[in-house]
Amino acid sequence: MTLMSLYHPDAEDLELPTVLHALSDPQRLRIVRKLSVDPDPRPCGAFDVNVSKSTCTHHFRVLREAGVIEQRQLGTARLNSLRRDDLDRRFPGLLDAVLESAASEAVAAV
Amino acid sequence: MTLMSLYHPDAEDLELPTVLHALSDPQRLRIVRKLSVDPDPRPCGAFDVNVSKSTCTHHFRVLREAGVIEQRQLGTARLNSLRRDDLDRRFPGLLDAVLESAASEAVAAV
DNA sequence: TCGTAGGTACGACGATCATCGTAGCAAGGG
DNA sequence: CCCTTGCTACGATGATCGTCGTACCTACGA
Repeated sequence: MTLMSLYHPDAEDLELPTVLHALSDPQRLRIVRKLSVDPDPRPCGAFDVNVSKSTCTHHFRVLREAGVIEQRQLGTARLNSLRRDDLDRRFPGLLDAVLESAASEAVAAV
Repeated sequence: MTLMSLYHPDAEDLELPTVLHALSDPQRLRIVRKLSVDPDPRPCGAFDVNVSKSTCTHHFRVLREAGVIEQRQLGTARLNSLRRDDLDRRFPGLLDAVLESAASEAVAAV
């Protein structure tokens, strides 16, 4: 069915180990990084992850259930956006530090 | 044998997903937090983790191989210390953000 | 009406993980 | 010399993870 209840944890219920685990996968880290560079809500097809479609769905679910992203249903698509405000309020500075570290790592990798 | 080569990644080789994964376990997060509160190098017996001794050894190895801690052999004991400088240089602000988040979470949990 | 495109659900697979018990080692005290 | 203490190594086990293929659904265009 189209209307499926997408679980999103409340801002105050975000758990640090869960968030860190969600961010500890290279694919998901890249997704979050792209979302931070271009914060426009967009479907997962707009991210060029080099994995199968079902794997992609899996990664976005992990991010959503950890509270890192929000998924809003719009027709057949699910628009993904960063929960930056919630993350910043709960874990101040964490997301920025991770993103900056990921950016410097990406530079080092090239 | 007592003299076993303990693998430690070089400071410039630390990988963000590996570090995040090492920090994404509640037990290990507590270990790191205690090490940051009291930075004195001390054996793993000095941390009251509520897991078996072999599990404890495992967690310290994960932290060491990720580059989060340093283990220095001293007789039969392995003295553990935070690699704060290396972490700060490679991932500026990350450790502090994680530790602060962990601290606020611990308060919320009580 | 019939494809087609974009996306999810489900089931499966090998790999890794967190945990433990047991066995063993080294150092120090009786 | 023996025993205890502190810790690691090894092997095992159940759970979780990342990945995929297949089946299916919904919206939209010809």
